[in-house]
Amino acid sequence: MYEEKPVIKNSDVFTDVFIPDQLNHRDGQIKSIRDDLKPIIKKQPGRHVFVYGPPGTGKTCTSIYITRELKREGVPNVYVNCWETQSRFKVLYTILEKLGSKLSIHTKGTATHELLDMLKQKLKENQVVVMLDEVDQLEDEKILYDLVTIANLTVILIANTETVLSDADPRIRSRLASADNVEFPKYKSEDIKEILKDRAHSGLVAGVVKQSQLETIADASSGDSRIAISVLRIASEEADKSDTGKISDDHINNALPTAKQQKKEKTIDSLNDHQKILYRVIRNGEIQPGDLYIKYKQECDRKSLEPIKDRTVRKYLEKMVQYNLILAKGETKWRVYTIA
DNA sequence: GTTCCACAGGAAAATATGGAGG
DNA sequence: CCTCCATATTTTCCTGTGGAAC
Repeated sequence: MYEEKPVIKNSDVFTDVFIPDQLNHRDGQIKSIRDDLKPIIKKQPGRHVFVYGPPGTGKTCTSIYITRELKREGVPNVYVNCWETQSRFKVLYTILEKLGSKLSIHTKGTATHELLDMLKQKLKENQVVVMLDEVDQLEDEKILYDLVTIANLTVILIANTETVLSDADPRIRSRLASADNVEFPKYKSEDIKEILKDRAHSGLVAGVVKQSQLETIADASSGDSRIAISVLRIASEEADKSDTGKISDDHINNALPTAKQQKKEKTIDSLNDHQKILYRVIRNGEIQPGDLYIKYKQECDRKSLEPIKDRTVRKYLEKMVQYNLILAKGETKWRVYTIA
């Protein structure tokens, strides 16, 4: 597309995976984690790190930032997102794969143990840092025990709440008792503004966005840098199309709901047909469990879909609550489900 | 007070799914 | 193609809960 007055200089800086060269506003956390991992460079054991805080507070970004530093010192690292990699087997497999092991996995015998042994063998000489993002999504916490007992392996566990490990197996907790707990609180509005400023500086043409506009975005993002950046991205893309050479207040005001909506749609996309039906029924207004199941079955009839059993419906609803798509308030039959 | 209802959510059995090897 | 592995998902069976009905 030909643009006479482009606004975007470099769209990479607005993507989720972008890690800036310089991380501001997280000095304390960076220092802590750096100190925890520093011994590894000298071939000494590192200290495990437990990182927690709400979404969009730079947990993942900071962790990757620091492990990249270590990489330059010759310490390899592996990033695992437990949202996609939930089982013990998969986590081990991913780690080995990313460490460059050739895996011709014969899924015979106790493959999981074999993987564990392979990993131990591999790390006899060399150190590695393993990041487990969204650990609360792990379905089998045993993997934590596995990893924490491997010599030369240091973990960075990333989660939304401080309490995810509190009801873990005591053996795991005691192993992690010495871990460094690093909190990532919500950003202040001014912090977000600074972050946006940096991104605008490297991603946008100079002078296309006003300071006051960045402030507007920062205020509306309620401390979530991911939302803030995606608002700036969407507004910039609109401005690019408009060919006026700058971002207007309207672009920003329109981008806000779009950013939040996009975040939601992304999650809804990952739902299966039954979950989508449930979501749509709940979207029609708050509803109680019994009515919900009846309406759900009617919808299935209409689509000649075989309805799933009520226990599975409850599992699906539980999942959707976790994803923050719906809310469940109250207990037992007085529970009502509403859209989040 | 006892029983019943309508649901939540745990445990485990049952079933589906997928990859490797034949 | 099928079978033998594994994991993943769904269903069955169950216990617990708290208000309502008796």
